[in-house]
Amino acid sequence: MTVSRSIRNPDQVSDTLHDRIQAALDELGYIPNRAPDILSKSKSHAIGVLLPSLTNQVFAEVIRGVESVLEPEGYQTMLAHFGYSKEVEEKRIETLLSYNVDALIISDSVHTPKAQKMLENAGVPVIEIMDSTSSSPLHIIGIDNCAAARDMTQTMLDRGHRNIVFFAARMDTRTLQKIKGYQQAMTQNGLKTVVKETEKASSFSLGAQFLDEILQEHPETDGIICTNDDLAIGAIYACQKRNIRVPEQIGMAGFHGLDIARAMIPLLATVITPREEIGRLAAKNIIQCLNGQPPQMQTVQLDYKIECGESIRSNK
Amino acid sequence: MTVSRSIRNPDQVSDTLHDRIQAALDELGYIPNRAPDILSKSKSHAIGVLLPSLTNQVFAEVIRGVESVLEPEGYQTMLAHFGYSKEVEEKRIETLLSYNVDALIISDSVHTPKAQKMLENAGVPVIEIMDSTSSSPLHIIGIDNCAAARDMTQTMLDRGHRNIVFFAARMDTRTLQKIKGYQQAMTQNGLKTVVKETEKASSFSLGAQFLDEILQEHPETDGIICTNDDLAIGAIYACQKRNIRVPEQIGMAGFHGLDIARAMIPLLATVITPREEIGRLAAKNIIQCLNGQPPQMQTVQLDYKIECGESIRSNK
DNA sequence: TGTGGTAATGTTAACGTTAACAGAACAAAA
DNA sequence: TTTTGTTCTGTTAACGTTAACATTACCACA
Repeated sequence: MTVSRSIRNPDQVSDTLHDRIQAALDELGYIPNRAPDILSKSKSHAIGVLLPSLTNQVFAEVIRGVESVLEPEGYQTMLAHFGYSKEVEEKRIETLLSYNVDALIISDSVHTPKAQKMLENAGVPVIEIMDSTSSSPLHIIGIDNCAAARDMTQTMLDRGHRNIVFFAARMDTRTLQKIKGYQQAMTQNGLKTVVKETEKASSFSLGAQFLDEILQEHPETDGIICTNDDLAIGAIYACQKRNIRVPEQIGMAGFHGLDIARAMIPLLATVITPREEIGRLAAKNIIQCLNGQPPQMQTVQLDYKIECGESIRSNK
Repeated sequence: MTVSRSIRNPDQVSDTLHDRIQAALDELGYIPNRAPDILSKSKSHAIGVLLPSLTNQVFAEVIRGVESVLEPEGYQTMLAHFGYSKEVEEKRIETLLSYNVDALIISDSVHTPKAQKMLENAGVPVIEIMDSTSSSPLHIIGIDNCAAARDMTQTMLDRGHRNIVFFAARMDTRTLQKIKGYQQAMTQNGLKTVVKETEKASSFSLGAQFLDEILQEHPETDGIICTNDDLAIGAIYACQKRNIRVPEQIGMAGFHGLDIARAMIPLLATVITPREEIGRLAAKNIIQCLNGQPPQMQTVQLDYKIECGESIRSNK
């Protein structure tokens, strides 16, 4: 007990003893064990963050936002990812809760029934991030992916692209929302929709592959909007290889506004999303909940920005 | 106790009772608490993985390799990252050990004295990954970054590039090794070395910025070797913007062989590193240690591959 | 020398799970 | 009916830390 006090409240222990204890701790390389404290208090001072993927730049930036808030508050971040699989997600939720995380940040609204139940009975704050159109009853922080894709499609239409195709990957909730927005814009303008999709992860090479395929299937294509920047960039490379001029012959738009999109040639048209801000806000909300203040709003919808770049035609 | 048995060993419990228990568990949404088991056995069935960064694609692939082995063995992966800061690394090591991880995978050989001590006294297997030239007494799995950079530099020299500059970022152990290799090759050929460096993270835009600067400082530059693909790609974009022909006027080489390097135009010259394999091997080794078999070798040095692409001059 | 008060150190119990052991219930055989 | 064996269910203790309470040491002052 005196050792415990010496570590956490040194002024309650005499200086002599404190020094002796410190020396012993140093010699032993003592590391406190968190398990007993977690056990007796059911508080781990750790926040679970459950994301579809870590490979995806987008989520790496969400993590940065979350940690920028949690770290100074003295909370650990406990990361988990589920590779876009609902079954893995269920296992991860159970794991995180079994570690007594003090709160949970999740990133999708559709779960297995068991996962749903676990979230309801979790007994800790749960916040859902990424898509603000989610129908879940949780506290939500994100953007309107549907509206963003609709805006981007409309922007391309306004600039003279007509036969616009959507490149999708990882058919998760957000991608489905984007497809919906794309279809709304196209239908409103009386145009036909074409969606290329796969369950595989989006990547530069997939973008190139999709472009080759779409030229076969729909040679009339004069615009492409992608669920992710990497798809769009890969497709642009494939265009360059075939001497197809971007944006004159085919306009290309991505999603998210990664660093490369702003450095490349031509500058990529893209939807700039506030990824880090989403993470920061989610973490701030959690801190509030844990401090006993109920969160102000059920849903926080953040702004996105349409960046036209040079890969879609310019406004006449 | 009967509930515990019913969950972990159902055939020791009568069917009637098992069914009743299951019904109750389902209704309650019961999630077992891991803390007591961790506490009483000092075994968490979790492996700590400590990496400099998650944003970096390279480490995301290491994680994939690690998990591909640990998951089927029933082990959890507990991720932590330290943003290339030794002080943060020290805190992360303490945190991971305080959660009673059963083993630790770390990715650097230089630590604070306290971190060093904690690793020595950890009482669990510790494996260091990434650079095989490390001087640490731990079990090591990685590649020879120094030799890889030397080979790539020599390849560029063989193909007629002379005034080769090195672009560095995040001055970590691996980058320092690469610089060493570059300097060895240049000095052996009686050439002057120029290193551009920063503590900032490598990125596409940093590559572009470095290129602009080097053209001012060393307009004679006719070759650049980068510590990371993104630097090289950003620099190529900057060349395109200035109508500098790659590789005719300036040759460009990256490091790691990310997906984009193999899709872009010109195809990037790069060192292809076995990132996922490093993760897999590290995890396999840990499983072996935990099963009581001592690891075979102290250091495992994996092969890299020089990929010439189209961004350095072709062999005459 | 004793008294009162404060500063320093010690003791106990609790957290949830499971190994190891203990006991109860039941069926089959004598 | 009792005995024997098997199947099922119950009890206890342990893990390391800390809150809450209990005790001891020490000093100042009468």
